[in-house]
Amino acid sequence: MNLEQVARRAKVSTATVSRVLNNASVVKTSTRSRVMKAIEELRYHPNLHARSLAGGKSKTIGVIVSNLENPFFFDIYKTIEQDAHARGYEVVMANTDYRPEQLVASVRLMIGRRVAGLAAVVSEVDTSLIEELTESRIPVVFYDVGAPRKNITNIRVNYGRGIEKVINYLHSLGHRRLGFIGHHAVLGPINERMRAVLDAVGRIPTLEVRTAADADTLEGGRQAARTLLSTGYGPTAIICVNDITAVGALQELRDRGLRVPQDVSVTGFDNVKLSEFCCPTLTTVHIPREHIGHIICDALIPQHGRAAVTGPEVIIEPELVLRDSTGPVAAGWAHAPAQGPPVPNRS
Amino acid sequence: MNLEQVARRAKVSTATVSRVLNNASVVKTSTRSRVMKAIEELRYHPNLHARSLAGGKSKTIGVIVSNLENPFFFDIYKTIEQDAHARGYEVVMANTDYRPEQLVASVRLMIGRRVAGLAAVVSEVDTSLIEELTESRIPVVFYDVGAPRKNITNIRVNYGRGIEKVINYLHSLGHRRLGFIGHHAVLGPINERMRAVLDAVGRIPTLEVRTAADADTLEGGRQAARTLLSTGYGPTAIICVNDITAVGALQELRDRGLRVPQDVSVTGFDNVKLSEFCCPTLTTVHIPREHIGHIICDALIPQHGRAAVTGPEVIIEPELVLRDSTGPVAAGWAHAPAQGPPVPNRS
DNA sequence: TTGAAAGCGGTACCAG
DNA sequence: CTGGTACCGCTTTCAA
Repeated sequence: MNLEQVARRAKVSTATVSRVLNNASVVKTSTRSRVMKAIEELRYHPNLHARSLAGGKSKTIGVIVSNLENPFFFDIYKTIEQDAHARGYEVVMANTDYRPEQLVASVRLMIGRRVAGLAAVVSEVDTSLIEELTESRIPVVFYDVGAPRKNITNIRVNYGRGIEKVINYLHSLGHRRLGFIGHHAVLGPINERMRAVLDAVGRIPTLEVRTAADADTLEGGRQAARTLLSTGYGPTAIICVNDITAVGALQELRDRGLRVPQDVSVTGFDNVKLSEFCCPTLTTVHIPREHIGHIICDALIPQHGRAAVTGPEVIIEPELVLRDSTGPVAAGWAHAPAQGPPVPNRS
Repeated sequence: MNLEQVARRAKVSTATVSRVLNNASVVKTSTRSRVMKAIEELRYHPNLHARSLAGGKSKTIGVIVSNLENPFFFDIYKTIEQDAHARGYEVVMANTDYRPEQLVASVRLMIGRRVAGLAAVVSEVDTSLIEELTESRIPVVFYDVGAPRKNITNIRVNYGRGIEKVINYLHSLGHRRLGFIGHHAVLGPINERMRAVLDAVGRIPTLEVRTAADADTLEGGRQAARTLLSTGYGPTAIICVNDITAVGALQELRDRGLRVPQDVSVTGFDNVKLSEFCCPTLTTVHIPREHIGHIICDALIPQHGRAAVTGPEVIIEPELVLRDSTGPVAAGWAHAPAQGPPVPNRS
């Protein structure tokens, strides 16, 4: 089932079949329909590998994300896919689960596939990998990582500002003892979000903060909250690295009989849909994921013959979204311990 | 940057470079290291398209799902990916968003890529598509669709039984006026889940049910609940087609000031992680997604030279999981929270 | 408007 | 152990 068989059946050359397949308008209508018929009858499906090998191009862009399970990444991915499809491109996705080896493997895979462009929406890309990518001459967009560079576009969120808004807001509500819940990938090396929190806290002398971290999942958020609370440190507000972990934390607080926001305030980050469907709804920071997806596609897919539409660096300014999970500090909560047996659940 | 350039630099033939790349043990150590060095220096990455074209095989399996945003599909996908990687296979994913044209496009894409196997975890595959797939001689696993067939393995969930368990349980709690929330893809044609609900309800004369449907998302579930409730029909229990829509429904009930389960009971389906992180936690039906993923991989990837490990059809028996979102119709009963592993059901 | 043929970048068989 | 070379299936000049 290859071009030749189709050609034989339609009594034309493989070149002509190829033309039909690619909508070359030069083919005579009668010939075209004869070929179409043969294709139909043979249930012929062109071999895409052969196609991109011969053509030299691939018409597909690669997307690498840290954790597709987190809607934040999924939303970006989905936007990229929509835009790409609209422009006749396919997209292949790879999920690294925050594993560095997997990232390396995925990048190599994408290079091997000769993708037309690559979006890396991941944390922590090491320098040699970036080097490797640069050599490959593939247009790349990094989100949240590294510095602008030859044939590389960078998108970064101004976490500092986002976190600052959260912390100023909590401070204005009277909170002084804060907790921060990260996820492993974000607490390991000196990390931007972590740093943003410490910096913002450092700017206000009366504030103190302690941190805990676990996986970037609902369960991870719950576990991190458990860790944070079981030390006896009784934060009046918990800042979570994102909405998913925040929802996990919410569940842990509920299990312990702590009311949100009366006893503890909680904030998320990203403003994924779920943040409007948990209870209480989550005060969070909006990151425009669709916008980011669009920018990525614009930078990766040539529009009208010309390539990159965006400059080498794009900064996203996050906005605070107030909902029900935050409130003023209750009087008298100043020295309450967070130890002892969990309070039974109530309905 | 192709084989030839590497060969030239290492002063060997392309055949030898190929041998090195494929770990052929016949290569002399000194030669091998010389080649490796050249590969390294040139930052050479083999062209995967050329590779699979020449080799005739692809070492990748395709996965098509209806809605990756729903953790149900994601969990299956993730399991498949893990298993596949463990056996040296790549996986390419396609998301149809329940759009039939997208399904067709995705299937063609997979055939074009000459995948070694294809998993279709989607609803509503039309017959001609199945035909097309059969002709392609690609090993296929269908979840939830169609009948067993040549080179096609089928996995299906016994929805009838699952729904029956839910309805019997609700009936035993005194519920008589039920609501069912589906999603568009599931309410359109005569559908299995829908039918399961109607059948089960029909079996108990005192029961009545009304339905509503919207998208398979949190927002869709909320909207469907809104539709259902705004008719004035006051169900005492709402059965949702899955956990995501159930969480959406939960939010709508909360907005209306209806308490769950005191005023209205709610059930989900699938038992995704989120069902333990919403409030109240969701009574649902467990579908073993990892198990399904394993079965799919076993059927698609040749183990020790032989192909399909599973027979042509596998039936999954769902189990009821009791949590906090369901309770008796009459108020005044102290509902005990049921947590943890699935509770065996008897009905 | 159509056909013949030269690649595209590997793999694998056959010699040596 | 290594080199030469015929494909794999399709695209793309170049002629006809």
